[in-house]
Amino acid sequence: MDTPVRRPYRHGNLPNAMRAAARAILDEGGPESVGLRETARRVGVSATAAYRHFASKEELLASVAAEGFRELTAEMEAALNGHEALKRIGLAYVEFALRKRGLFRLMFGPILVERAKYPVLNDASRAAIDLMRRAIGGLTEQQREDNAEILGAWGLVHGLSSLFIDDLIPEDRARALAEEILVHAQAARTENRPAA
Amino acid sequence: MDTPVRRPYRHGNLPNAMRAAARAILDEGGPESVGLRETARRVGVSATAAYRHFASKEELLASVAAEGFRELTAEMEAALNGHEALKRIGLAYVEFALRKRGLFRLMFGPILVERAKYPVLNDASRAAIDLMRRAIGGLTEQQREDNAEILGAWGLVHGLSSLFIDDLIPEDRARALAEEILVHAQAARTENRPAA
DNA sequence: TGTACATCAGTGAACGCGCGTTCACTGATGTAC
DNA sequence: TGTACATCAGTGAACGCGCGTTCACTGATGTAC
Repeated sequence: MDTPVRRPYRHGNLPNAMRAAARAILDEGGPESVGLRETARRVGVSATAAYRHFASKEELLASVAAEGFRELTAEMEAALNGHEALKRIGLAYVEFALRKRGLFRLMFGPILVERAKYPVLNDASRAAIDLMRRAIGGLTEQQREDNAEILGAWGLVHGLSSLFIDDLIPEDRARALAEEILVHAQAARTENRPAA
Repeated sequence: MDTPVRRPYRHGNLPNAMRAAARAILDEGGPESVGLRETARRVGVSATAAYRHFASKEELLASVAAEGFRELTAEMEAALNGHEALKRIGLAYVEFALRKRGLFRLMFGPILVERAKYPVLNDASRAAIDLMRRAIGGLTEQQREDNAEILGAWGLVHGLSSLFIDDLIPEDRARALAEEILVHAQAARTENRPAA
């Protein structure tokens, strides 16, 4: 093997390694159990090394959350084209929450109090929300700023996601249930449209 | 004044005082900032005194959460009778979250991992969920176990509540927005009913 | 091609902190006689 | 009505813990000459 036995002095990509380790902890114990020391420990680096790349623990968490929003955007984008876009985007959202529950909790929960404080995070979350807005606006072909429509759809998928990952609705049939509910909602919505 | 200057040796109702103090902290700093020591400090009692009444910090939190579910049930019950029950129960739910956000986060969040471990909590949360079930089932007058219907409605109000209190939807117009969305949803729902 | 040196990603020790919980205790209360 | 005593809700000191962050440092890297 040509890789050295001991880790080289310089890590190479500590920021990414820290984020990855933080995400692992996130999925094991939730947002509150992510510690800067513990994260560094997992990477195999001293706790102080992190301060070369992040000003504080909070900044590390913000950059992880931003990463999450970028991934959520990408996954929803993949569901954007084709028919039944609303249903498919909604399912992507729920799917994201189920697969990356710790990350989801960090992104939407009360851990990062001052979201606006971190531009990276701010931009990433805005992009995700704008995507939903465009998707739903495009679906109905009218009133792109129809807030009740957009927020209603967002509320629904967000609520389902939360109830699933916090074990208030048993998770075993989560995907099937979510699909059924979204079909229901979409049917009600489109039938209501022309009448109103 | 006939009340003694110094607090009497026995507090009188320490469990309730602890719960009240915990709830105050809950609304100031969120579920994770509730500490047994800090709670006791606020009540004006030594930290160890709490152990006469609660086996652990977690048991204190569980009893607070149970209290929350009982209150939520009561508030939804008050909205149960009369017309537009679904809309009014949904609004009661959102209203509860907005007024008691820390408590709401504790009740539905990932802090109390083993919900089933505490019978008081288990019973109280089950009662709240059953109420929603009955309310929604009663509204449609069919299929009382119509899961898509019930979970969809629950998901919607829960999601809206979460997005409001975690500041992802600006809170200033929260109540008006929630009402608009619920009216929308209910209209779509009832119009869809007879057709399908 | 070789050497001096600035850069900067790492290190370990130390800081002060608040936490949950255990311990041996103290002292007010209320009941039995 | 008075006294002995069991009960049990309080107390303060102490435990070990992990945390975020600061400090002075070390040593590998890569560039200028």
